[in-house]
Amino acid sequence: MNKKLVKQDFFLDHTSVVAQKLLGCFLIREYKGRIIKAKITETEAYRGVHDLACHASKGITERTKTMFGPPGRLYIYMVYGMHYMLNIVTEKEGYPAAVLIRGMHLLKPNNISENLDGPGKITKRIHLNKNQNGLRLDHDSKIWVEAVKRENRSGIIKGPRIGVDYAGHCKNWKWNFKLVD
DNA sequence: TAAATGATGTCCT
DNA sequence: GGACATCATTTAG
Repeated sequence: MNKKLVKQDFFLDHTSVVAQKLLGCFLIREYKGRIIKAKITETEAYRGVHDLACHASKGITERTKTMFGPPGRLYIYMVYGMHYMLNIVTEKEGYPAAVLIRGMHLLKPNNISENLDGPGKITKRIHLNKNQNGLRLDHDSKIWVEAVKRENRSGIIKGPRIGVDYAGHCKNWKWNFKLVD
């Protein structure tokens, strides 16, 4: 077993901090006996009922209840009738927040990385759908995160989140984080 | 019930 | 830059 498997407390920090800590970490997916490994390169934070871009701002519903649950679990839902979004629930149970994984670099056997630049591409490529909603990040779930230590937060570009123009003043929050190449 | 609406991707110009 | 495919979820009635 891999010693770098992140534990639940990794996700207890402020969601914007967790989103930055995840940059450079590896997301591992086991599917049909094969291991798919990818480096996380872009994330976004969605936090609390006062964040109008966060689904939880509409309160707890059948869809959003996963975000109110314990941290370190998957929050997967569909948008635009065709794309699944991969999020990881953060902060203490009862506080709704999650990090959206927007970009990854897939590590391939030939050492050429496959760029997954968009949340819809990620879930499609690593075979995730709403059946995995609520799963714990763990070897047993066949999806987990391996931590990579970062000395500081240099090399991170911050910007407004994508596709949330409807979110009023919240749309300007710099909660999109990209790893600099 | 029914209408409105997206944490997007792809193709077009 | 813009059109649009396509449907689960939410909200209104």
